[in-house]
Formats: sequence, C-alpha cells, structure tokens
Amino acid sequence: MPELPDVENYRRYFVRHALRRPIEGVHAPDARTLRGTSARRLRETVLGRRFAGADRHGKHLLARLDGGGVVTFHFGMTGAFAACAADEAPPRFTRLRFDFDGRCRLSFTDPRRLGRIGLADDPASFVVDQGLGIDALDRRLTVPRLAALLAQSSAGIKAALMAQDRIAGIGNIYSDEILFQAGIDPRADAAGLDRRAVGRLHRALRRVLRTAIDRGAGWAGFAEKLPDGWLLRHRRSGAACPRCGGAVRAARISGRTAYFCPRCQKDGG
DNA sequence: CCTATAGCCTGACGGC
DNA sequence: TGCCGTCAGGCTATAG
Repeated sequence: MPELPDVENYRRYFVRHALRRPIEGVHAPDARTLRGTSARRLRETVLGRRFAGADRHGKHLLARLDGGGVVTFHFGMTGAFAACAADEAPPRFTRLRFDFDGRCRLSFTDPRRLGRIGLADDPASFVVDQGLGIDALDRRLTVPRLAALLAQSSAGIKAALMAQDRIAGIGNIYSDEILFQAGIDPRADAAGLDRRAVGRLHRALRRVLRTAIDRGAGWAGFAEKLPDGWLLRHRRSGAACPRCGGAVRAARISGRTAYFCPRCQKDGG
C-alpha cells in the first residue's frame, strides 16, 4: 500500500503511539528488514531514549530520537504499524517492535519483507544520501518547478511521476489516479506536455494525495471511502470509467500495470 | 545515458 | 478441497 498518503497516515499513527515514551525494549527478529545496521546497533542507539518527532519524505518515515539520530522506515509493499498492549499477542509478521514504558508497544509488520528499517544522522542527510527528489506535497513543488522537472525527463509521464529521485512519494496506484484526474495519457512523453496539461497535473497531484490522506489511506476501509469519481474505485480491466462510462484499460508501462480510460485521457497520447 | 527485465518475499485469488 | 499459476500500491541490480 504504502505510497505518500499511506505513509503520512502511518506517520500520524506513530506520533500518537510512539512519541515521548521511554523505549525500554527493541525486538528485531528479522535481520533482512534492517538496512545498513544490525539489531545490536539499533538496540544500542535506541534503548533508553525517546522518539522526539516524526517526519516524512516521500514514502519514507523518519523518526527522530531525542538527543539526535533518526530511525528510518520504508514500508515496501506490505509494511504497516500496529500498536498493541503488552499483554496482547504480537501481530503476525512483526519484523521490529518497540516496547515503551507501561503497556504500550509498536510493531512494524511486513509479510513480504520488502520494507527496510535503518539509522541516519538526521532527516536532511538521509534525503541526500538516498538521492530523493522533492516531496510530492512540498509547497515548493510549484507549477513551474514541476514543468521544469518534466521538461528534463526523457521518460514517459507515468514513469516520471514515479521516479523517486525527482518527485518523492508517488507510486503505481496514485500515478494512475493523478493522470486520470488530469486527463493525461499515461503513455505520453513527460517532456511533451503543454502548460495547460502541467497545470492540470499539478492540481490533480495535490488534490489526489491530500484527499487520500484525509480519507484514511493505509487503513482498513479506505477502499469504501474513495470518492465515487475516482478511477481507483474502478481499477479493473473492462470496468466502467466513472466519467464517461467507457471501458477502463490496462497496459504494461515501465514494468507496472497501469489502468486508464483511453477516452478521458487523451492529452499527450 | 536510458529502458526493460528479473529478483527479492509472501499471501490472496481464480481456474481446474 | 487442493494444487498451481498469476498477480500484488516497493526498489535494486543487471542486461541490452
């Protein structure tokens, strides 16, 4: 699940359940989930400290420790958080667990183990080290800046939106929705979009991501809360496009399955 | 430089 | 019901 809206909601969940409590235990039973660190070093870094705050950049969650240092989370395709009491059974697929004082615990769960957890000095240096582009909801991503980013891309527009080193946070699902709402063919060249199309893309990008956050992306029941007019509700081959009633089509674009409405998404195609 | 593909992992789902 | 193939909202390394 975890694209920008999902991770933003996980961040808020983390803030509610993990901030300002002494960390009394760290369980990291799955070494593969750790990236560039070890269970031992993680324990040494975190034990006895508290999380002071949590930032997000693109699909990454950056949990700041009091006194410096950051625990970084990437959720892969199936990562999530689950808080639970100490006397409850730990959730299935727990790959990392923090035990706080009292009865509160926070698990990072990830069935497929495609998620990654690591350590960094600070959020800014992590973003630089990872080579991440500007966060998709950063206000500094203006229409001219988006236009400039796309103009220097030689990729298709869907691949350009998903390139984390340019714009961080958008994945396969939300790129489909953004392009649908902007009326742009996912196979179009990124550099070939005119001013009006880039303007619509910018509007759609912000609206889609904000709305998804507000409606609870990442949590159970989100699918039922999707707006009626969204493509995501009808993201199956042959389903009826919510705008024109035509057939939704699937296509393989940059290694992922894209869904779109050929009639409503003509721009650049 | 770029795009395309396989691989990492496991679970869910549809067809037989 | 059980087995098998396919697919899944991530990224990375490697090949062309």
